[in-house]
Formats: sequence, C-alpha cells, structure tokens
Amino acid sequence: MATTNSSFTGSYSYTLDAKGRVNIPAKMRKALNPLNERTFVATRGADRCIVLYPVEVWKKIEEKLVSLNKGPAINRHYARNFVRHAESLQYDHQGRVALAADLISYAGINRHVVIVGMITYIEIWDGKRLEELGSEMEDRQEELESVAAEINL
Amino acid sequence: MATTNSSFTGSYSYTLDAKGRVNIPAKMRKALNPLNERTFVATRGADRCIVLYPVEVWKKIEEKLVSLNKGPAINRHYARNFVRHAESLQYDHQGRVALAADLISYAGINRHVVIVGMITYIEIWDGKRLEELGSEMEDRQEELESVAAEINL
DNA sequence: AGGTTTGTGGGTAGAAGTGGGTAGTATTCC
DNA sequence: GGAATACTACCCACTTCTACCCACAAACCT
Repeated sequence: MATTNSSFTGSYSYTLDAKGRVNIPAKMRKALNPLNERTFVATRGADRCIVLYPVEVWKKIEEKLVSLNKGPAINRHYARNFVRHAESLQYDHQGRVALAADLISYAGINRHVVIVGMITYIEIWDGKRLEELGSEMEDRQEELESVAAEINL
Repeated sequence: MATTNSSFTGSYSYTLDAKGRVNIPAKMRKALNPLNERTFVATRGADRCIVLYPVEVWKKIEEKLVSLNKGPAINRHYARNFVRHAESLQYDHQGRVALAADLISYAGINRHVVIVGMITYIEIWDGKRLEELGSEMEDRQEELESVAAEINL
C-alpha cells in the first residue's frame, strides 16, 4: 500500500460507458504523484492508442516541443499534431476520466478497453486491437530479441 | 541473523489455492531485503514461467526501459510487452502472493507449483512443465557442457 | 514432548468497478 | 433576449472483487 513504487505497470481491462468514460486503474491512481491533482494529459499515441501523461511529465514534453527548431515545416507539423489532440483530464471521485470523441475514434475503441502501464505514462487501447498487435508481434520475434540484446537486461 | 542481502536459491513445491495465491518460501522471504517492503514485481519470464523480481531489482529494469529511445515502434512494442504483464505483489501475513489470472495461464499452472531461486530473482513454474523441461535438457548435454566451459567455474 | 514456524483454507469488511440520475452551465435557435 | 436543448461535473446506488483476518494442520526445532 505504501506506494514507493510510483511507476505505471500492468494491464487492466475495463469498459467504456455510454458517456465515454473509462476507469483509471486504482493502482495507477495510487501511483500518480498527488501534485498532479488527479489529472493527466491525454493525446494521440504513435501506435493508434490514446496516451495519458501525468501533467508533470507533459510539461517536459512541452519544453522539448518548444525547443524544437521551427524552421523545417515538418517539425512544425510534428509539434502541431502532437499538441492539437491533447486535452487535460481530471478523474472523478469514482476514478474515471471522460475521453473526447476524437481520441476514442482515433484509437478505434468500442466498449472493451485495455489500459497498459508504460512506467512513466499510460496507454489506452481498444481491447481487440491490442490483441491483434500482440499476434503481429509474434512474427517479429527476432527484432524484439535484438532490442533485448541491445538493452541487455 | 542479518540475512539482509542474501540470494535466492533452492526449489520448493507448493499448491496454488482457489483464490490464485501461492506461498513464497520462508527462506526467500527472509532473503528479501526489508527495504522492498515484502513486495516483488511479477511478470512473464522468457521460458513460460512467472518471474518475480525484488522491487529494487525491478527499478533497474525500469530505468533501462525508460531510457530506450521511443522513436522506433519496435522499441515501444518491446517495452510494452515487458511491462504489460508486470504487477507488483506484496505478500500477506501468511507469506502468500495473489497471482493475476493472466500470469497463471501464461505459465500453464494448475495447482502444483514449483518455486525456483535464481540468485537475484525467483521463478514460479507449473510443477509438471518444469519436469518436462528437465528431461528435454538431458538430450542437450553437450550444449550444457559448452556453457559450463564458457563460464569456467 | 511441547512450543514455534510454515503452509493451506476460507469468511468478511471495505474497496473497486459500473451504471445511471440530476442540477447547473453552456450553446443553439427563434 | 429568452426559451429549448445539449453537455458536463458531480452524486448516489448496486455488484463484484480483493486485501486482510482468523483458524487449523503439518512440519520443524531444540
């Protein structure tokens, strides 16, 4: 119960209700530093999922985006796409956040949702899509192993 | 009896109860540094068993995963697969941990469980599966000997 | 032997997850 | 401008699950 462990891990299965709300897993709520005041920043993730950053982490992302050289059009485009879909979400007293329709459709979510911890941030996936990705990954075992070799756990 | 920093060794046989709980061998509980607050992080092991790291060891793994460049998709997939099945487990006052159904089915566990010490971490196996693996290994005696030669005990 | 530790089973209070109501605010339309 | 409508934050209610507790049997240790 003493959450010295402030990182997000594990995966949890939930349902998106009729109002577009999903539960944030209790363990992740506990892992979120209170200075964030129960709020995350949600945006589009690279892998067609929704990504939730604790606000303190989001601030650092903003800094990096600001320091990005705005000369090349592609850089501006990148920053725009990242920020454009970002919205800050505070979970209610039942532990739920309301996701924007834009993000829900981007991630292809229908009702069955899986929330995955990625240590410093959280991902929200459509259950089925994540499964499909899992089986795709089985075909890419060597690539994964080369990553494993690289970081040498 | 300052066994604070001792290592995990030996193998012990237990039963998984109806609630998905297994005992952690008393010797391993004693070997776990108290700063871990009776908690391990469990995740999928490479050999179809469950792996338990003391939290202090897990933290180091997390650091490596966090420092992975999140640009390439394959790196994200790798981290996701690793962290996704991880959950932190604190053993109760009878010395048991409750394993997630996901991990139990991954390791193919039914009731009879063997817990193996691997010095810095712990493995949880289905009893029968571990036996089968043992007999497979008998056919690979030369390979085993070449490893022995390599580390030169 | 007798006390202590260890392993196993099961009951239960409180937490977690889910659905839905409502009041107050914002938005739209005439 | 003001009424009708949509939206959202907050609240309450119900079900399911889980962490914690107690109990007991077997093993262990002088």
